[in-house]
Amino acid sequence: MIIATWNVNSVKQRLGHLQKFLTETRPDVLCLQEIKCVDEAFPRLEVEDLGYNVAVHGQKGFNGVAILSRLPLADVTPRLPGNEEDVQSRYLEAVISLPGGKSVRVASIYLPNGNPIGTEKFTYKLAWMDRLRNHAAELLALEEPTILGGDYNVIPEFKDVSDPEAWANDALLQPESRAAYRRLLGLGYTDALRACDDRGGLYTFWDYQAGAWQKNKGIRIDHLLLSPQAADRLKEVEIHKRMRALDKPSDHVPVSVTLDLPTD
DNA sequence: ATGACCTAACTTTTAGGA
Repeated sequence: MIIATWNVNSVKQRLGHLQKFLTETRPDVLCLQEIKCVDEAFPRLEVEDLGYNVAVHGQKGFNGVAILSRLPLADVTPRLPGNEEDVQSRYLEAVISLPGGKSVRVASIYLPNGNPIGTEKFTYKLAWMDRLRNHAAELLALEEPTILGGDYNVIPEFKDVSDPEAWANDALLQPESRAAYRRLLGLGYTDALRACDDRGGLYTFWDYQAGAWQKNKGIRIDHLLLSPQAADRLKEVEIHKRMRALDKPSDHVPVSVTLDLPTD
């Protein structure tokens, strides 16, 4: 079973790339972030034509997440618990039904950017991460295979950034952000990429500006966190770097995990 | 050496991103 995550930076602008990725990689599940449209504007028919069920939690103009699945989706739940007044569309959870009565739980996460630091945006980011930790702890108690995939907007370690000085005052690299991410792992989740490869220089985002892609000035901020029941099935992780070299790309590339779970 | 982008929207400028 292949489960992937991708910040597409507008699903309408990126439909061609999305179709290409779904056709070539055939993930069983794809978590999308920054779809940047309302539910009604999501290119549902085009995605369904490729054999996917679609769950969308959109928002006008920015944010917005979705989950695409070749297998049936159940218990589709938008919004992260813990703040009823938070209207930003950054979280969508669903249960994917597998043959033989098994299932996996998947969440598509678009964690707040938090810039600039020292403002309410950074406070919102840390509060959101606290809510995520509380919910992630509750999910662990279910003792199911659970995959929390998304754009975490956190650079976990210095080996995950090519130019640390350039990011020194950025919310993505602040000690508080990294500590909050580390607390997620401390609950018992596994960073899938790190479980498979301990090298530095493995990036998922390259800025559009200043030739960042050409100079390989990237950062690793798109992550797949696995519950113990999912981590036990982990086979491999792939960063789909080729998607960044296409014409008019997203600034993020897809990341996928292969789990030893039968889908037929 | 320096500067260099992209997207959506009540669009010709601003807000948001990272």
